Amino acid sequence: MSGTKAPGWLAIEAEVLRRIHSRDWPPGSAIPNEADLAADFGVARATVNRALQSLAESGILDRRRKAGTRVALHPVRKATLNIPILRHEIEAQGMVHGYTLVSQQESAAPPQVTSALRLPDGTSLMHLRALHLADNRPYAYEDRWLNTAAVPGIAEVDLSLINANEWLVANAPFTAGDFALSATSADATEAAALGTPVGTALLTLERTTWNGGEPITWVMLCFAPGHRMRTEL
Amino acid sequence: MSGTKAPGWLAIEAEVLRRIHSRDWPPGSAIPNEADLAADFGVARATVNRALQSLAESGILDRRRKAGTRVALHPVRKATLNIPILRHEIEAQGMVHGYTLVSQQESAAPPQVTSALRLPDGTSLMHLRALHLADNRPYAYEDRWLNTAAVPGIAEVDLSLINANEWLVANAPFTAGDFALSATSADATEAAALGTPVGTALLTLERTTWNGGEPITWVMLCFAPGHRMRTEL
DNA sequence: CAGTGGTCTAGACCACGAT
DNA sequence: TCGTGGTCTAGACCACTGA
Repeated sequence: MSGTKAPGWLAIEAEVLRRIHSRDWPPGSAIPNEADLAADFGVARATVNRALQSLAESGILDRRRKAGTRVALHPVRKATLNIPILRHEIEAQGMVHGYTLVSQQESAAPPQVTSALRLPDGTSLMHLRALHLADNRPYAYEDRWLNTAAVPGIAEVDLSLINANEWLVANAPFTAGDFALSATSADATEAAALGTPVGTALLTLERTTWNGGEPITWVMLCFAPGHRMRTEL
Repeated sequence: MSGTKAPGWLAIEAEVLRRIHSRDWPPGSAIPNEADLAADFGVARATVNRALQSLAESGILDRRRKAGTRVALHPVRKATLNIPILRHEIEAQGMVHGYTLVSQQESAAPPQVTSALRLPDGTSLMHLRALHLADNRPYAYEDRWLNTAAVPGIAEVDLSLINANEWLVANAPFTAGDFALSATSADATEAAALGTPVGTALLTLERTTWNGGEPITWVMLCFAPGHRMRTEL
């Protein structure tokens, strides 16, 4: 009963996908277990396992011990966005990256930040504001609160020369993080930094990171108008 | 020289991560080959392979035949956004989903749409506009162009009763797609549909899908003000 | 050419969880 | 309880690619 004869677990994956799309295995239905499929395809069970695990990771299949493998009723599409270092993102477009530290001072973080970092209200953190430029034009405005106590070595770094994020990814790994995208209207500060009218729609990225329960940083990035984050599905 | 004794490829992954974070294996450096690591850890090579493949998928490691495995210089963070069916997203928040088809008509698609779908300029497509409601309040405005010729069966569907996307995911699988997020200012139509002032910042999602080279649909979703797309890292 | 990761096999044991 | 997927093993061959 084998379908394709091509080698490789990718062929198995493709054949399973074909049977799903062709309605041999409609959404919600159970498919044969790994051992049976391995016999059908004439391969080892481990090979089938790899194919099915890949499809499960994509959300196409639901797998549970004892219950078996089923075609997902509502395949939840997953879009994987690459979040590169801004300098690389800009240079990849053939532009020159520029970086300007607008302000740096220790002060009490606002409730929005402390709650995101799960720190007590009023905790004092290092507040950084910076502007990223692409070919000398504003690219993104960065508002960051940094828990210097949790990042040894950051105190000696001149953050007007190196972008905080770039230093952090190279020197302070994180183990967990939150990430959110939204659209916001430019306030006076952001508008001035990005050279746009107040109220312009800005794509805004917020990220909070921890290292083993220790809060590292909260950062908000407002991209210049028209910015798009793309990916393939 | 084994580090941890805990079983499982996850333990291997954790130990490798530990060595990277602890600077035993600094960014850019090569790490031992799979066979050596397997001997060090006292496991089979396949187990090491699984751990290293997982880290490579995360962007932590760069692997190439013959060249070996290296710690990535610039770990590109990947944020995986779940793009569920809107009805599920709304119901998951304990709200009631509503759906209203605003308009449906066949007409020539604008250049923006035809070029995204890689169709000839002026191709006639089915144009759908709809509104998604959560507890009777506007949740997202949908503007869709549908290539009915590529989706057999869609002609008989009453799209005022079932959301086009929901029908498509269940009946018309796609093999490739483009996906983009941006921030836009609400135009008159969007503002009226969402009940917000013109110019409000809206998080906007665009998606184009194909099935084996055959264009299926182009859709733009404008979420109500304040909408956030979140994920963990 | 030769070293490395990519994959496959046949078999085994185990953990989970539906019944 | 016991079927199912999850994982591991020891060994093997192959594909790619740096030297």
